Amino acid sequence: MKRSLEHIKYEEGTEVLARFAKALGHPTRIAILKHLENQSCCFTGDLVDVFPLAQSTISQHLKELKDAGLIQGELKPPKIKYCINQENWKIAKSLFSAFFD
Amino acid sequence: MKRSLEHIKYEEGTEVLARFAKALGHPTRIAILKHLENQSCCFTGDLVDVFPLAQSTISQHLKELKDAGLIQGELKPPKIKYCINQENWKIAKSLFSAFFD
DNA sequence: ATTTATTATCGCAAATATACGATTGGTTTT
DNA sequence: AAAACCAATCGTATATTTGCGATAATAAAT
Repeated sequence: MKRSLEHIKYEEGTEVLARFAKALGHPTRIAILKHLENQSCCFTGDLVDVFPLAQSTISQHLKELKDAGLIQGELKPPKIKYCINQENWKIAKSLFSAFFD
Repeated sequence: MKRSLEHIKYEEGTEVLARFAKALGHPTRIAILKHLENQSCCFTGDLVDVFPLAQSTISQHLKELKDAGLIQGELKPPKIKYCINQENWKIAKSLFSAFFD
């Protein structure tokens, strides 16, 4: 990509906000989060039934949401229960609402 | 990419929100928008001075923000004055705040 | 009409994202 | 121990994004 070698120094919060936004930048991930908001929690398998996507694809979207900190997984063998990460959700909420004035 | 051929049908607003989020999913674009919120408006050249990025790169980021509807450009020959698109900004604001409960 | 100033677009290269099937890794049940 | 279940990861293919320099486009000033 021929990146600028120097890392750009952004204002406080800019990169964090961009990271959250990026994770929200795909309709499937928005839909997953909406689903989690309704159900409070769910298993990967539930989502595979809801969306016409392969299990591996769903899993990948969940990983991105987890990496961004928006959800967390709890082991409920043999399943994994995913919930919204309330702490980071609050941070994201306040960053977005501050951003939009 | 081997996409699903069928287009997934999402809930109302999901794709619009994802589109806004995607446009916000890069720190430079967040920074540009923050700059526009402060200055109310600015020219491409101003941003080229602020960020250590090539003029073409800045222009491309502006294009994405414009395509997403978050900004608009007004011809002030030979410059172009960019401002936040207030209508869509309000829509984005309300979509995000509804999304975050 | 030429030059200057400003911004957009083109063409390229490299990184990332999206999707899938197949495989692997854990855990529970048999 | 073997089989079954569920989810993550691997490998692969393709699409998109990000970035740059070079070039084109547009309008103003000379």
